[in-house]
Amino acid sequence: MKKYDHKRIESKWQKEWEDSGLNKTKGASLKPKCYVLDMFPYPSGEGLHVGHPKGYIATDIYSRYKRMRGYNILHPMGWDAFGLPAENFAIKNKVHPRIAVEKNIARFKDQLSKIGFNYDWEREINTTDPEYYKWTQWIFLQMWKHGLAYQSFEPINWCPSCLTGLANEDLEDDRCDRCGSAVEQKPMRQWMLKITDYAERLLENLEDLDWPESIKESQRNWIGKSEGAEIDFQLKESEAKISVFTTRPDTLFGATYMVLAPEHELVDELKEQIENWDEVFQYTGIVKNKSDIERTAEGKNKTGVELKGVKAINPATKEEIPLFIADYVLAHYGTGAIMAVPASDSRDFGFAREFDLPIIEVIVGGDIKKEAFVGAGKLINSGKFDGMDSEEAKQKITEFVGGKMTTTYKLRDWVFSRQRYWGEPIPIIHCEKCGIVPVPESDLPVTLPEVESYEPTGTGESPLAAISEWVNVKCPKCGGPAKRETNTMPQWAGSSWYYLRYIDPKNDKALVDKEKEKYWSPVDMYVGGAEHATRHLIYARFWHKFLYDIGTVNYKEPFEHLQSVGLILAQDGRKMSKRYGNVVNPDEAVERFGADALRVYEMFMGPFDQSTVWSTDNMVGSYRFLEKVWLLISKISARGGTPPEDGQAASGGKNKKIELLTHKTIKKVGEDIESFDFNTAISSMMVLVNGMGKEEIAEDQFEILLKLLAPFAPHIAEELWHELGNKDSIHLEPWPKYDAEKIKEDTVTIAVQVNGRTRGTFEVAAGASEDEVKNQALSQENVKKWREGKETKKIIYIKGRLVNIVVS
RNA sequence: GCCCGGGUGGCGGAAUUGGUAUACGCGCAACACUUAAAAUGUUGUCCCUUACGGGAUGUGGGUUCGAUUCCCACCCCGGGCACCA
Repeated sequence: MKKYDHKRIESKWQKEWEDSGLNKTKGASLKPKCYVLDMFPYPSGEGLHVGHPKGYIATDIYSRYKRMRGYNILHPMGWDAFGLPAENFAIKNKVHPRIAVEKNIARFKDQLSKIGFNYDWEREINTTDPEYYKWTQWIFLQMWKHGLAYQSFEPINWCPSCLTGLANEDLEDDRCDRCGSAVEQKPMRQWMLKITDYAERLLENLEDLDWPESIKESQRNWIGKSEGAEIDFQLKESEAKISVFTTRPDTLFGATYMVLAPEHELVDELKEQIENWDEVFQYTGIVKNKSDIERTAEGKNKTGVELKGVKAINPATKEEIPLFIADYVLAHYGTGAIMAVPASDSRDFGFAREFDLPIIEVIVGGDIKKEAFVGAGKLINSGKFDGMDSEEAKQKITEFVGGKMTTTYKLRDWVFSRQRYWGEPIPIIHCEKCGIVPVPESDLPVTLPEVESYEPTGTGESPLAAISEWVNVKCPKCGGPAKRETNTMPQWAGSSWYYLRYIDPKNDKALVDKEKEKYWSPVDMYVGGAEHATRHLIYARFWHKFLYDIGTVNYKEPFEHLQSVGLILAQDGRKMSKRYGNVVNPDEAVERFGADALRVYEMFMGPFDQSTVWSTDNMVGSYRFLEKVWLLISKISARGGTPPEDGQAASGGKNKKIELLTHKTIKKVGEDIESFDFNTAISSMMVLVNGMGKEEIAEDQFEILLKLLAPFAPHIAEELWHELGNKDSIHLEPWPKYDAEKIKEDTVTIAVQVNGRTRGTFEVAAGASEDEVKNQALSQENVKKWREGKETKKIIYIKGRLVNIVVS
């Protein structure tokens, strides 16, 4: 037998599969379909590190397994290639981002191909391809038509020295991470998408998704639904009213002051009445220059300023209460104003302590001298509502003061524009006469022009704004002079619908053919990092629901089942990053131990969704395992060949121990792949291989092992399969079935405990009666010793497991 | 601060969801093969104890015949959100 030469067999089969078109997706058929998807990567300049393939290996195993189970498989791959890193690289090296991206993709593809993935590369997509982003732009236009895209002035992080906008990631303690200047909040004209219109549906439909509970929970928190009441507070000696949102209208009688967000429009309107305007103006100025991070990082010390000369009336008690502005109230949540109930809200409590404001207990249950009591309970100091339960009082008190019950969400509309070059141009034209005019669909895609420089313009505008021949166009409506929109879309855009394009990647008439979409959607298994829990996974759901509403797709949700991949950490326990110089490249590992060993190792490291620490040296265990399989083929015994067909015992001539073990392993591996417990699947195959190494094995038993191994280590399985004389690919074989009869053990080991401590074990026939087992247990030498001189109180019997004798 | 994970040998981890804790792998040790080393194979490997036995699943308590698993309180590590009214 030849040596296990991973290099030879891996390159041989990779080529063979490519030539035979093994991994080409078949069209719609009567077979059940299974769409298995990875979150597509950003092709960074550093190439792949060993963490990347972890998820891809899992989907590869899963899809190969499903194919053997008779499913029609769609398993594609592509590139999320717009975004800042490519643009920054372009600025630095004066290379067009397109060139850099092409190079990076070639590198990624080469690395991926060496790991033996079964992607159908005919369906490859690239978000920066005009034929692709034509449809990203098309979706934007549909949103515009349906009133979901609008313009607004939103603040961006602005570095006054670099004259450029910064992403949150580019900030360090509110300073520009390049030059260190303090970052300002500068309002810029932005395109927004009304995701808030979908808040309720995004929340509701989470219930039906088979996703990890933790990710669903993050989405719930991100959407942040809260039910409460909107109540108006009249200002004293004024027509003006302040509307507040509260989840606790039951505590209204305890509202002893009010707070407006410093940006609240009423502050300016009340200027004439406010006696300490200078102080107020100064405070507002300070807050304005604080970013959200700074504003919210102040912890327990509350700041604020009273609006002297202005009083509000508590609508329940009719008492006059003071009015403040404070940065702990945010303009963009609720109504931008709150009623403060220090006895029942800890932030209000902290503020009231700081400013020496009255604290009136309205819910019984806590000790308001020490801290706010935020729980529910019976009302007190609340007039005719005293003694009522807080739940009931919410409704009643709201009615009493003429308020209304409402719902609010934390979810905010999506800022959908970037002042950057390397993104999809927003297909809008600004006409002097007609205003905003969408680019006609027949003119899509609006492609990115070639530019000289990718440097930010210094005005905050996109580099596109400097290219007058691109910017200046005729208005499609009136033919007059007009200008193109120069903002581009954020990186999230292309990834919000890419899974649909794989279904029909070359269609130039539609985003996706509706019949094909009906067959392949939704994605049956989606695998990716948990860091996308709230952004990508919410944006994609939002777009999908919109496409459903306009009739482009057939189903309400894009991803039926989601699995999180845990990170692979570097040997030093930190994230792999160029910065720490701890990145491990898969090429070295593949070179040393082979793709199959890499695949097995990454799946064997630990639970799939947990992060684990990489160790190239530990890979040797997986390599040894494969080598043992390789050597097993020479052990196949001739007489174990084919089982006799004349009705004799099915395992005639075969080793019964191995037969039992084989069938147990079929069951275990199948179940574990379904639940993504790859580590225990591999461990059970190791047990089988170790067992086979010690006993005589039959050819069909060995074939079963190869089939179980095929999804995990496709090359070695294919090679040995052909070595046995088979002509077709092992990957098209049906998945082995286990025989429930064969899994039954003849004897079981029973543990005997005395008072819950194990004192011995014994073998007993699997069908033994309870009395038989108990008697045997009592007759054990060690048991006799422990029972001596004691009274037996009871005997607990757990079938097939243990007998516990309770004595005292 | 809140929410979600997690804490088991020297290390990565397993444990049929309340039933023999430490499967599988790495490492380590001894032996075999070898002039030697590597590779491979065999055996051993949670801790204390010569043994009998005892003690260990982050800590402390509880429920139970029996707890890694359930309940209560606390500590530590990782991730997410951040004064959300």
